[in-house]
Amino acid sequence: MSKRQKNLSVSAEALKKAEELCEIHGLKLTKLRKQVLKLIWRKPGYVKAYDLLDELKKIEPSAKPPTIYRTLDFLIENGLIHKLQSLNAFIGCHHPHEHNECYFLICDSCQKIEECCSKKINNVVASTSKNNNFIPNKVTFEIAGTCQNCLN
Amino acid sequence: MSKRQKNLSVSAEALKKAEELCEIHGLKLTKLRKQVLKLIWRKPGYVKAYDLLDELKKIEPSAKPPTIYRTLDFLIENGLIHKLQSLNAFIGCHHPHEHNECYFLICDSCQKIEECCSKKINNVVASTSKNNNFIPNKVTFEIAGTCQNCLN
DNA sequence: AATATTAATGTTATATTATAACATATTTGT
DNA sequence: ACAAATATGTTATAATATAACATTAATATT
Repeated sequence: MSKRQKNLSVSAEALKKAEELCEIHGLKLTKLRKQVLKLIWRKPGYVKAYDLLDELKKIEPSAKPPTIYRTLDFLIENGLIHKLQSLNAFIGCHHPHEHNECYFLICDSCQKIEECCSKKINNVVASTSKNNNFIPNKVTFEIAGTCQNCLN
Repeated sequence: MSKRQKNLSVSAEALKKAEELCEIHGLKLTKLRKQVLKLIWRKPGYVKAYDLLDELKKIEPSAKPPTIYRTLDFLIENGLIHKLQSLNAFIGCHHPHEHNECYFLICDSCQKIEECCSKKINNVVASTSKNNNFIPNKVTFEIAGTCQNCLN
């Protein structure tokens, strides 16, 4: 399977999963939201809001910043995408609704993102919070560096 | 000791420490940089770049965005302050040059920040990176939530 | 089916965060 | 004293994000 084909199937899979989840949870995955989610999945790495807006404008010429940001908000709130805080960028979630928080490895060289969620990290978040009498709500955990592929 | 007095002494301590470190490492803690660092330490919580700029303008009326951002860059590069990626905000470092990375607890309610650096977290960063054949460079680890004080 | 209510989208304007590019001044090294 | 490097000044603009209000569409209620 070519890289492009793989990408397409990942995207199709993600869209299908999103539809299912929205169905189950009574969320409205409107045409606009589906279009944006599709655009997010179309790129292998992360996307920036205004790049997304430019893409969206090609199919919805009337789209404006609030169009994108509102849609991103919906997708984030419902766990379908994540925001990378250290990059002000967005990326589709590979395992929506399967974990509360998502952690990332960000390659500075090729811009690829790996999810690196693990029980181990969850535990450290929990113990760190506990030790500090802190009730965690939202965790940002992003490791920027160089991926295996870019080392060669 | 009153809260304000404590704050003042923390700030004075931090400034002194910064001067020492810059001396040792041959860094130039210029008047401007010292002023900005002082302003950062003056507030108990985090500060935003443009708020800082407004403060700075009171003593250096010619200050402009690049003035602040360049100074922040210097202070970050040399470990004297940190940027909170999830807030686009800045905070003085309590233990400059004593750890490579710094991790934070951010209270959504009172805006206070606690450093929560620990070996445990360092280890998880290392093991997560290793497991993914990833060479870590810069870690962002911020837990937002509610602090002990705000629970009552 | 008509109406009220809520949710989603459209639209204008502007706020917030950050940097590029070039000019000048200051410090440091020779 | 001069050259080179570093720091600061200045203008302009890029990039990111939201407030506020108008309109449309979906859903619930009568």
